[in-house]
Amino acid sequence: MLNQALAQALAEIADLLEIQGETPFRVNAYREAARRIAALATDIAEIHRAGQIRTIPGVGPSLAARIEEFLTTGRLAYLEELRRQVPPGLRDLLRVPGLGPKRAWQLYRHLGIAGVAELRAAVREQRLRTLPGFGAKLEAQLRRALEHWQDLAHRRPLGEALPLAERLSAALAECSAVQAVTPVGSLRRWCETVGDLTLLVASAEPAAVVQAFVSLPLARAVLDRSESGASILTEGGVPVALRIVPPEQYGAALLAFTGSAAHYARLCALAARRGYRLTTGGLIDDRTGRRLGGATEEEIYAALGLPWIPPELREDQGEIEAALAGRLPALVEVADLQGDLHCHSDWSDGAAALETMVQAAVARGRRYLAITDHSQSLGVARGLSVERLREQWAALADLQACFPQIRLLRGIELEIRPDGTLDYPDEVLRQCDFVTASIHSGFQQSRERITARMLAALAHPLVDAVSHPRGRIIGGRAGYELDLEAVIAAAARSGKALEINANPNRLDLDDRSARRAAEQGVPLLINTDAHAPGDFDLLRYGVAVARRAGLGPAQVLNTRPPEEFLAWLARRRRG
DNA sequence: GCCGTTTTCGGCCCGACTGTTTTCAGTCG
Repeated sequence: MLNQALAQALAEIADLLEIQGETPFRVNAYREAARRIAALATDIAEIHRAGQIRTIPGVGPSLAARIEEFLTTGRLAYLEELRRQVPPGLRDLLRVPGLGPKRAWQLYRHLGIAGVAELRAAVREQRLRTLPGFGAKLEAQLRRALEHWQDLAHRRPLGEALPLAERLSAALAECSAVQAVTPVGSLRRWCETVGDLTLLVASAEPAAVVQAFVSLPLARAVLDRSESGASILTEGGVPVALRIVPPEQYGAALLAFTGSAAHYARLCALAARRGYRLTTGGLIDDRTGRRLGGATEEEIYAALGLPWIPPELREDQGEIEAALAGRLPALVEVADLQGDLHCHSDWSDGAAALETMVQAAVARGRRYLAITDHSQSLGVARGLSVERLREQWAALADLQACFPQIRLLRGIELEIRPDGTLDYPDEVLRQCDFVTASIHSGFQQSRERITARMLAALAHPLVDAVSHPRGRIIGGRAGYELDLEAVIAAAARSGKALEINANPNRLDLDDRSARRAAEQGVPLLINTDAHAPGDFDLLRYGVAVARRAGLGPAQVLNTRPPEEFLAWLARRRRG
């Protein structure tokens, strides 16, 4: 399906036009069309064949022609033309907090800055302040933003790395010489960002696998190849390594390449204590020279007196002690999740109709769903006035009648306003089934003020949960200043839930914070924050955070069946 | 660039904050 590729191309056109100073409305037309196409449940090629391109909202004659060109030729001449005018690195500058299209273009025109590396040099040499409109404070702000950026320079968000690894693995599995293939490293441990992308393959015919790997359609260039492995650069410019081992060594290699280094070192030490040696080829008894295992991870763990430890826990954060004591937690799984308490529709900033979102949730087996569009003060997201909210309730009641298999909840993502007050009067909140509060404004406020806002929301009897508590965007902004410990303590006191936002760009709470919250008895929610039907599939990223936090289903509120969840809500509201 | 019981032009995208200014442009969510 080409929907995502097309959406990305249109979004890139929007960015490039914006950098060039094109009118915001034209830019927005491309951006909106990209969003709509990304949210489509049907293959765009099919819509095209049916002559229905123009029925997509936001697609007029001009965009229809571009879409047609893309679908018939696989190219977009307009985009290629724009790329010639605007250096590709300028798009990266847009992601640096404090820089937008105007400043990015100015940096390019006057200082020749066409990428993050050049920006970093210019900041270091204090050249930015020479530009009109730029000053020492902005320069300092950018310096801080770039420090955060530096940590991520060579790492990719999990939400980008995992789908790529899955596509490559699936393509490679087509090769008959491949007996098994697994992406290893921090990816297999579901770390929120991934440095090196490596695929591990079990095969008795490595040469055939290498050949298949370097011939993949996704491979743009071959960086390196040998008899037992290779490295390629993918279409998107991501380097990917391949390692091939014989099937009888597959488990030992999985263990070694999955890591973490600290976890693996502990295993090696455990092996040494028993007179064994753990290598990437297998577990060896040093006295007899006999191989004790190597084909599977399970047999190696077993030989060391341990149960198999899920990769998400392999960080040497107490999992080995827990395993030795037989206290390894039974981790929550995607299939355990019964409800989603955070999603949007096109009533606010979602890309799809209410009915489409409900259908998508039903199709994925969700048994309850809170529609939580934005509240009134969030103008940019078309936040709902009280009147519109009441209209939505009526629409929801109609939908409920059509979808008896899912319990629909009147929800709201309630803005905690910059002054700490909530965005609707109590009488409106009282009529909502589920209220999750969050912050999208006043990001620059002091730690004290933002913490006070959060605590005020948590103290309000009609607030049930807080969404994406840290406000961070992975690879984007660091999140506002916040005393998270105070927020966790307040949630524990008041019996309110904190969210693990499953969007791979957020993962907020993160695993460590979620673990601390759970330790204090705070109920956690794993929510997708879906803005389009396909976003419900992001659930697995949130589940991974919970698993890395060591959580079982009992600690995740929305693993409960609908009646139990509603009973929790009712109990909570009674106080 | 899209859209239209205000229908072929003129709206559409809000409001706050910040840093640079001397009345406002740029960015952000």
